[in-house]
Amino acid sequence: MPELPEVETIVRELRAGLTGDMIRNYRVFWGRTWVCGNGLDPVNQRINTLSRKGKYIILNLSTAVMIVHLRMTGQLIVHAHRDIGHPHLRMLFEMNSGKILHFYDSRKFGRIYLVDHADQVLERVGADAMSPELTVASFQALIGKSRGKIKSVLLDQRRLSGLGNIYIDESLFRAGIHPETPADHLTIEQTAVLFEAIRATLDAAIRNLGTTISDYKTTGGGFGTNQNSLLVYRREDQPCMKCGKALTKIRVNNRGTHFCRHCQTLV
DNA sequence: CCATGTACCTGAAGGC
DNA sequence: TGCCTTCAGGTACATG
Repeated sequence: MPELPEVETIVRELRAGLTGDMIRNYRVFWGRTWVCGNGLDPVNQRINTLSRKGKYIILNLSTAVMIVHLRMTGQLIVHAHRDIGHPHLRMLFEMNSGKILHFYDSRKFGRIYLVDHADQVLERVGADAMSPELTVASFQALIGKSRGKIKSVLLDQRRLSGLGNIYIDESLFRAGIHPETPADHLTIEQTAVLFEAIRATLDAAIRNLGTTISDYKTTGGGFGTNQNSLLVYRREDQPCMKCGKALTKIRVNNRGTHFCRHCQTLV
């Protein structure tokens, strides 16, 4: 479910609500969710800072790092009371302030790690797609030599992190690039256009607080509105916003892929 | 290096 | 209504 804009929205809310708070107690309702390093304990640890790399949420605690990945259906929601008994509740953290951070996850793919150092989880995660240090030149270096399809390359979180199925389809449409174009066939100009398209797509989605299609909610239980601005995602057979012809859906990397055969040409 | 298949899981939606 | 199949925004790993 959540990609960079959804995770960024959640981090901003958690940062505003939980920075400086201390974990008083926690409970695990589905064992595989909680991946805890040997001898580590979150209790009595303060949340010093919150940040994000790609789709990973990073909570710097007093003497450890807690990292959350929501995968497909994970939700982090703060309630004033325990929501014990909810069928999708996998973990909760009670804070000294009285706030209770709930982790819901119907499909159980999500993970919450507690480790000594963030690298233990993030070592193989590539540069964040919105990082100010990422430039057109470094983006070209990351994707330019690959012979794989551009969509597959953009899905690979070891190169560039944060993009998922929705925002890749949206970015490629904005850039006028066919998702099956081999990455090393793209011209320098096309790569620059793609970089700007990715930035514009993510930027707009962050401003809209993310895309809510089925599960994604903000930490207060609110919804994003970016689903109202999607240009191609899940719009197969509907008219292209640029040329008016029917959009197409194919499978790339076994993922549903939406694009316009007329506006996005294969190089 | 690249592509493909499978596993992890549940629930919603569509076909009949 | 109900049963069956397919699909879903993510990632890791195993195999050609």
